[in-house]
Amino acid sequence: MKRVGIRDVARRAGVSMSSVSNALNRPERVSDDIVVRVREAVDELGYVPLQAAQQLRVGRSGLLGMTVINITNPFFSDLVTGAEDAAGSGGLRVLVGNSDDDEVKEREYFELFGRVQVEGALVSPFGEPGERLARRLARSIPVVLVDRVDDDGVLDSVSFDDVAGGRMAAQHLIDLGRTRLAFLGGEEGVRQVRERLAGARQAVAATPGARIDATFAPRTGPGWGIQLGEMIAAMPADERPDGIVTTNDHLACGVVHGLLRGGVRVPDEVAIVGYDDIDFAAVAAVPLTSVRQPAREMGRAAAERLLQLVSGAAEPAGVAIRFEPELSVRASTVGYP
Amino acid sequence: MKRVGIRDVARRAGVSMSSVSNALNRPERVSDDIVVRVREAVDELGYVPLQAAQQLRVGRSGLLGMTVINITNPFFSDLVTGAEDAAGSGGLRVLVGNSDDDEVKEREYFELFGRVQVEGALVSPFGEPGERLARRLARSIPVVLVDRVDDDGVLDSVSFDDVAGGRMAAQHLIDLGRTRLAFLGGEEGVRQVRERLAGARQAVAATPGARIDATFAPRTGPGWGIQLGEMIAAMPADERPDGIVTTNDHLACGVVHGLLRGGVRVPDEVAIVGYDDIDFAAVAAVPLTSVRQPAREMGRAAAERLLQLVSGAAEPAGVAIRFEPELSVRASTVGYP
DNA sequence: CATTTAAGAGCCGCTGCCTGC
DNA sequence: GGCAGGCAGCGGCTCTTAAAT
Repeated sequence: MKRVGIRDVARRAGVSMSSVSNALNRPERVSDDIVVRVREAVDELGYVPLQAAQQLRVGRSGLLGMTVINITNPFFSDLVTGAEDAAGSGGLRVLVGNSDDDEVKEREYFELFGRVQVEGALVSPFGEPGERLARRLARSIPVVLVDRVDDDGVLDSVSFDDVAGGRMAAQHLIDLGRTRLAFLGGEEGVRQVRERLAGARQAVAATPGARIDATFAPRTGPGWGIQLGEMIAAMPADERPDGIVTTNDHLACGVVHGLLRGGVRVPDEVAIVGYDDIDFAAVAAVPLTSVRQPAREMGRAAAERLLQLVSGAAEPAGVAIRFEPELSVRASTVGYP
Repeated sequence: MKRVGIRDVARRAGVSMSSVSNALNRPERVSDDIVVRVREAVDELGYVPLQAAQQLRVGRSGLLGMTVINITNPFFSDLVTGAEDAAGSGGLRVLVGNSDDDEVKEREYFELFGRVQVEGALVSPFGEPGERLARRLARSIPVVLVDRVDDDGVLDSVSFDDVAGGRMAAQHLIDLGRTRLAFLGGEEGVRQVRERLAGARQAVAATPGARIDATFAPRTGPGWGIQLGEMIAAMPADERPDGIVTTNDHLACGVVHGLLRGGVRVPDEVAIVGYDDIDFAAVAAVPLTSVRQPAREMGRAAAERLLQLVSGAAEPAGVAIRFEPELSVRASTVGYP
């Protein structure tokens, strides 16, 4: 079965190819009669213009690129959803690449972005190499960093104050009288992880007698969380932390389960704070207190900024849109009322 | 900044355009010397071939299309992940469309698939119109239905025995002595929902004295689950069901929470069975017994079959690959050991 | 003269300028 | 002057032709 092209439509409607193109893209330039006939022919033939040809001719793909660290983490899927919403209202679609904690994959996606000529990119790099790549990418197309600020103040960004978030989480535990803290994070190479830890350390440092030990899991997810939780539950009670700060709920939901399963009472013996405040946090084994990141709004804000850059309505200016943390307090730290 | 094209590479390497193309795509057709020089020029210039131009000439996009009902449900993101894995090893990428329980969106994605010339499509339609569209799409490109079998036996499919799954869930509750069952589902228009209900009804019908009432939520997600759970908890104890069958864990995780919050003991007063066995099921407020669907494997199997069709290694033959349900039994039905 | 290797031209489908009625 | 149509070209790939060994 051959593809129906603009030629076929033209023949069927009894007009020229250019008139078909005009009728479809700029109907005001062409008589109503032709518009009608072309519409009919299009419907009858089921003509759909070929994106590749349009793009080649016009030089625009109508696509934004976006990379995220781990799409199975609901935080990131919400981030993407927000970006898609905003891009959609600007008439663009989003090509999502899941870098999956792997810088090779990340680079491959950047290359793909070049191949398909995305008009701009939303990048949430996870390590140093990613940052360099992002900066290089930014030489050819507009780039907005997501969930991360650019230290050099060159790239625009939509981010979150992770140091404050980490501090807030630890401070909350300290305020509840916990002093032997543990920090459970995803890969240490991920900047967000390091910043949250740095924040937590600040709170601990300001509190005489408090301390914090960090452990990093190779990946996040409920399964990894369970392991970490059981590991902590297995510690002798006097060495065991009495408060846990985690880098995300994706992990923390599992940790709570692991603790309970190991016979540890939450929050009585160990209180725990999650991060991101994903939907599942509220329904965890013990509902999770969590540092709220408004994922959807962040995704939306980033895409909106990027749309401005792409359309030329704004110039890249190292604008850093920053969201401030809030704490959703639930039973995992304060218990049930 | 102008794009660097194949011309620029040719000039830089001191060879013709065709030699560049050959060196890149069929190195054996060209002398080693040229391959090396072209490689160098490509690296120095940072040349990346333009997908649109290749596609226009060659007629292949290297893309598979895939539609899913609700990407925020971890079951579907796992399905997608599996498909991406398999497609990747076949050298293809997956363009994912989240139809979001909306048939207009679904149609838009199908049109997009035409515009970008996807070479095949994985479709998980959710209603009658979707099925028709899928069949139409299948006239122009290979299509494999996912999570759904084709009644007419025309389209290939990778699916799951949802009637058996629903029956298994209800039977499990009945075996535990529960007779006043409730069925909580997503939209009734979704076929999977209806089949699971039909299966549950079969089990109930075979059991004198048992009954089941169905309630449908407009969407799934922990939030909706909480509402349903609280609603049930608010019922007078003698009207309240003693067993609940749900259509997915995405919803069920919330239901458990809602029940507990409403002061209902799980599973003592109300036992509940989820569906999908997503990662979060094991760490729910009360770990969820769930009908396990191997999402990743299903996605992988579907993509592998589609790759065969796309490459011409196989003909569409209404092949129905069917996965059988297994029950992951956890505390939400049998309590803690 | 046969055979390998490189250069050249045209085309894929569509748009947008420009001409002509 | 408003409106329809002809034509070139976007950037690669591939077939054909030409040259060199």
